[in-house]
Amino acid sequence: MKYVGLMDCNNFFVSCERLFRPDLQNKPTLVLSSNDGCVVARSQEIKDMGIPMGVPYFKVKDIIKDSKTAVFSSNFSLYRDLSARVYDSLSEQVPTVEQYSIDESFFYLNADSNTDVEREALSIKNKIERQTGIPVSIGVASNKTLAKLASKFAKKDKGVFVLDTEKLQKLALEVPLYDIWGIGINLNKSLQSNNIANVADYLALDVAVVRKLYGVVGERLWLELSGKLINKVCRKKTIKQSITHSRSFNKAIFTKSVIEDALSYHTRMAAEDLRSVNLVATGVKIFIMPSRHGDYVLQGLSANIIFDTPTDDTFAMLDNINKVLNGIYKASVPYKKAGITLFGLIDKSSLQNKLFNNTVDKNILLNTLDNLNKKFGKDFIKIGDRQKSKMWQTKADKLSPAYTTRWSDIPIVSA
DNA sequence: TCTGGGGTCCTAGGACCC
DNA sequence: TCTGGGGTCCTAGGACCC
Repeated sequence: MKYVGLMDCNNFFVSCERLFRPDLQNKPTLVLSSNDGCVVARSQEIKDMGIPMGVPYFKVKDIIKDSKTAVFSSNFSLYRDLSARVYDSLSEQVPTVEQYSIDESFFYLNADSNTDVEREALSIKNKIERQTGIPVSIGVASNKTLAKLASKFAKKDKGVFVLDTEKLQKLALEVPLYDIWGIGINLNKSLQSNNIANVADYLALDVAVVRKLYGVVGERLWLELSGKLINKVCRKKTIKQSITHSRSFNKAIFTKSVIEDALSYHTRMAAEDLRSVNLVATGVKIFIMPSRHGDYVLQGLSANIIFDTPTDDTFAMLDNINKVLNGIYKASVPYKKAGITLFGLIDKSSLQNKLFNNTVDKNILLNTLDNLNKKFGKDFIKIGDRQKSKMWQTKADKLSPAYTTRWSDIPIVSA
């Protein structure tokens, strides 16, 4: 019998910060999104205070003022590094692992009729925690949808939960559909209006009706909720479909040259990512947008460029971008965010090298730049972005040290 | 005053063709 | 004056996720 497990790090960003700040154990701790905008990770103490996920920081500043809450800006190099450690630990223990997000992985757990699945999962959990110091929960069921659900119960329980058919039958009447992976605000509204409130209601529908009302997505969901394995766990690292780099500005920007500068910066960063995984892009989308909350919501625009040949060349990308920006930029709009998405990604080695072109020289140049930036910091050599003004740079006032990825920040232990 | 960033997948509808 | 229908492909935008 094949079981699907979901391993989920508890309050992941908070756990990462606490790993190097043991004094924060059991103290209210939270992590902010970039630009210190929203609360994106909360310790149990913060959750108990009723502070919801994703709330803007300025709205809760007053609430946490008296509680001596530790507040951090997002420290992604730290989180990525610890995420890799957790992944490695899990991979050592089970045959097939699919990393789903920075803090979650699906895996197969092989078992025969004699296996104590719960004990097996508990042993995996304990080993990960011992090896990495990051607390995790594990949900186990017959497919991903149910494993996700199981992991929710795992968190409320002892950190491990096996959702079998019997338990599911009991729970189906209690679990609201909004708690199911893949059901968001809109789908939920639509279900509500048809008086379908919980998993049991949904499963009581005929699958053909589900297909008609909620499309293939709804149908797949129905099949998985009824126990079938539709969405397989797959280890192979599929090639990314797109790479995005974008940031909000710390205040509204009207000036075109500043936006150009930001777009150049994002292009450089995204192209560097692209080269680091040996891919080339077919095209790039650039987008500029005002605040999501003001009067200009609909003034955001984007434009696509298709390259002559798929490329990973920062220079070739930059050549096009400013031309396209002219077509979408409006002087009257208070822009709050800009970014680019590289799309149509393909393996660089599968790209036929044209004879008599100069890509070899370019490759050497770009690789050298990448290596220098890797060694001396990401802004050591800039292409395109002048960064004369810091107008569009983001805020990260409460950043913790790069404990695991920068020599000067490595903690020193003294006895 | 202050509201993240990076993804995937699906679908409706336009463009185009015969 | 009168101007089809059906198929495919593509893309922008929606929905959802962490």
